[in-house]
This record gives sequence, structure tokens and C-alpha cells, in this order.
Amino acid sequence: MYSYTEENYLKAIYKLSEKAEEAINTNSIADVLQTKAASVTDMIKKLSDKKLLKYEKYKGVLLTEKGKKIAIETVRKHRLWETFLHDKLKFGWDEVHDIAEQLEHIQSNLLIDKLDEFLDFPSHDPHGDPIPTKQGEIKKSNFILLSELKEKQKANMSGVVDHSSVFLKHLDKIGLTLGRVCEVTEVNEFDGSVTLKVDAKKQLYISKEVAKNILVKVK
Amino acid sequence: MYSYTEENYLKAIYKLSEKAEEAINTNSIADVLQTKAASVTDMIKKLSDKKLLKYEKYKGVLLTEKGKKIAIETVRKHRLWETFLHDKLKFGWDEVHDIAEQLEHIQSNLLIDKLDEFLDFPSHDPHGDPIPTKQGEIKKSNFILLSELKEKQKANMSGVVDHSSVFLKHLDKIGLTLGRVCEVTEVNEFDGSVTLKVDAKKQLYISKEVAKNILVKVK
DNA sequence: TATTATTTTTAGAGTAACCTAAAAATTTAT
DNA sequence: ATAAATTTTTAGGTTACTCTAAAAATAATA
Repeated sequence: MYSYTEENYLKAIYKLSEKAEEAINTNSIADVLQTKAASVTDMIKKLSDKKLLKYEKYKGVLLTEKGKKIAIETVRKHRLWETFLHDKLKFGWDEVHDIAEQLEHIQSNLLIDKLDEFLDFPSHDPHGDPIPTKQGEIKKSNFILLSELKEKQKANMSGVVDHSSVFLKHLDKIGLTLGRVCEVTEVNEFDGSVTLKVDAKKQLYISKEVAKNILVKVK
Repeated sequence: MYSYTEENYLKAIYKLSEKAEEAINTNSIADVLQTKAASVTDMIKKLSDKKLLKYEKYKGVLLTEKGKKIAIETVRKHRLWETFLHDKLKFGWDEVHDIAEQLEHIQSNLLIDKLDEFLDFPSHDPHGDPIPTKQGEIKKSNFILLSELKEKQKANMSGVVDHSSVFLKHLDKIGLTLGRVCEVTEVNEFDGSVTLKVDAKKQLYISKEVAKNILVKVK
């Protein structure tokens, strides 16, 4: 079994690895985990001793298969709990993260299997992120940014890039939530802002900044 | 906010206080928490500094109102989670304790309120123990021991004294679970063993040892 | 009551995770 | 390529919780 902290380090390194393709450096880990570089070095040594990652001094780290497996399991737990909180307990999608951050560390494989079944084996969490399977497979979604859509294109609102509470609450406010059908009416050449028709009804005007943080699935 | 460990100490002391009526001594706490007396003394000092209990050297401890409140909140969380695991995730009543022991420390008042509502405000957990209300009130059940029933008395199986997995599994096996209607057919004078009719159908023979660990509500 | 047994506390130390400050290595810029 | 800036590591220390062994206080017994 691995500690709460070890799991958090592995998850952080895993998420950084997703977009990096190269060794993850100490400072970026410290940054994500809101801790100091010296603390990261300490933990890295420990995780390296446990063969959860490959570490070369001054060269950063890479997860081993073993480390990656635990990281993905933790992501799976996190996203299943988020789904539970949202779908069953009716939490808003902006409220689920912090609680799932705690719940993801509960130790019981049977619990996760049963939760998965109770939720009817969901494929995505309330933010549209894919939920890894029990085997650790992650179906990668063919989503594109809303900002990349051309005029007259139709797409399904399917996820977000920014997961911050502020952004999610803003989307709630303008009614741009998961599952909404969006048709681009106009893309402003000057500032990249987008006008769209939501669910074939409501007209909506959003900035490029917002459009760049929304993932859609083209129909 | 209080730590995982502090909550466990408060809960342990609270449970010991329930049947004690006097100051709780160091060794009994160490016993319940499977730790050493020296560790208990350390933690007691800490909790005393935080005004969660009254402590006099060599004289044991008593919870303050503040300490009792936290203990009861922790019991409430534990029993709500047990109910969730049993009713929703279909865990057996012998499987819920250990997982609830972890879940009870998740920090979020809103979570517990929503869980309570999701479970439709249950009054008792899967073992028949009362679930404290949000206000910390605990309805005390007028249950008596099955071993105290006279011949021909009818009662509802409503709880257990022994919460061990072995005992609960045994009850599952003989079909003596919560809600079963029991009518005492015969009480053996020699060894106190009891013969009963369950749900007006099945005849059952149980030892006094078992009867003394079953709580019933007389009809 | 004096002695013995038991319980509780203190003293000193270990582990996990964190920190600051300084040293060492690496990278960037002149 | 050397100096300057940045990053990373080491050294030493803190906190929360744990332990063993010894000392002190209380309770039990002769």
C-alpha cells in the first residue's frame, strides 16, 4: 500500500508526463503540489527506492510501469468519486474536485469496483475527462477546442481544459454545460470571439479565451 | 479541523465513556486503539491543550462538550458511510466497518448532509446502531437482548452487540438478519440456549452466547 | 503499614513529511 | 568560454505520531 502523499506525487508526475514526453523536473512537481523543491527531492528518492520512478540526479524523473499503474488507479478513483458526487449527490461540477481529492485515497479495490458498477460504468467524469478502466486503459477522446471550429460547424460540448471553479461557474451561468449542442454562427476575425447557437435555441457570444478552454466533439 | 488520529482518539474515548460513567484510563484507550500507553499519554496532553478533554495526571480523562461533539460527528459519519456501503453498494454488514473507518475522516460538512439526504435520512446503520442527527442527538433504542426473552414472546431482530465479522457472517448463515421476526419457542433451562421460529416459518436453535449478542425490539 | 504489583508518565529516540539556507550542478547569457 | 542566473541537491531542523525502557505514582496485598 502507498501513502496519501506518495499517491499524490505519482499522480502529479503522471499528469505532467502526459504533456511532456520527457523527464519531469523537480520544480514543476513542486509547483503542482504547492511544495518546495527540497521536499520533492526527498520524496523522489523514496519513490525511486521503491521502483516507482526512474531518477537521475539533476535530470528529472520518469514513472516506471509500476508507478504509472498506481497513478492511473488514483486518477480512476478520483474520477469515479467525482462522478458519484455529481450524479448521485447532486454536487455541481465546480464542487467535486476537492472532495474527490480526499476520497481517491481510500484503500479498497472492492469499493472501487462496486462504485463503478453502482454508477453504471461511466466512461467520463463530470468535466468530460475519461475514466480509466479497471485494467488501466484510457480511451482518448477525439475532442477539439471550440476555438478551432469553423463557421456553421456543429459540435457537442464535451469537456473543459480549465478545471477551475471560476471558469466552471461561468459556464453554468451562460448555460454552456456538458452535452449542449453548439453550432458556430460566427467567428470574429479581429479577436477570435465566437457566436454560437446552443441547443438550436439560445444565441451565445463567448470570448476566444473561453472558446479555447472548451472541448467539443464534432458531429 | 482535526487530524485523522485526533478524531480516532476522541471516538474511542467517547465509546468507552458510553459504558463507563467515570474517567477513562490510559490503558483502556491504548487497548481500543491498539497502541501503547505512552502514545496515549502524549495524545491526551495534546487533546487536553485543545480543550477537547479534561485530563488529570494518573486520574484518566473525560471529554468536554467540544470533544464529545467531534466524537459524535465522527460516529455519525461512520454510520452514514456504513449505510451507504450496505444499502447502495451492496456490501455485506460484515464488510462495511473497515472501509467506513477510512471514509469517516473525509472533511466536508456538505458531503455528509448530501449523503444523509441521498440515503433518505436513515435512523440506523446496517448493524442496527442509531445514526446521530446533524444536531448530535442520538435516539436511544429500547432494544433488549434476545437472551432476555421469555417463551412465546415475539420480537424484531434489531441489532447486534458483537460487531465482529465472524459473528455477523454466522448470523448471515443461519438467516438471523436485521428485520427478521423472532418468536421464542423454548428456552433451555440447563444452558440458556434458545429455540425460535423465524418469520413464522423456519425453526432455529441458537446458543445462549449467540442470544446474548442479539438485540431485539419486543412487539 | 510496608511491600509488591500495576498503571501511568517521562525521557529519549525513530519515521514520514515538511521546511530554510547553503552548496553544488546545470543552463543561459555575455 | 567564462560569468551569471537558475535549478537541484544536501545539510540540518521541525512537527505529528509512534515506540521502548526506566522512573514515578497509585492500587493491591500480606
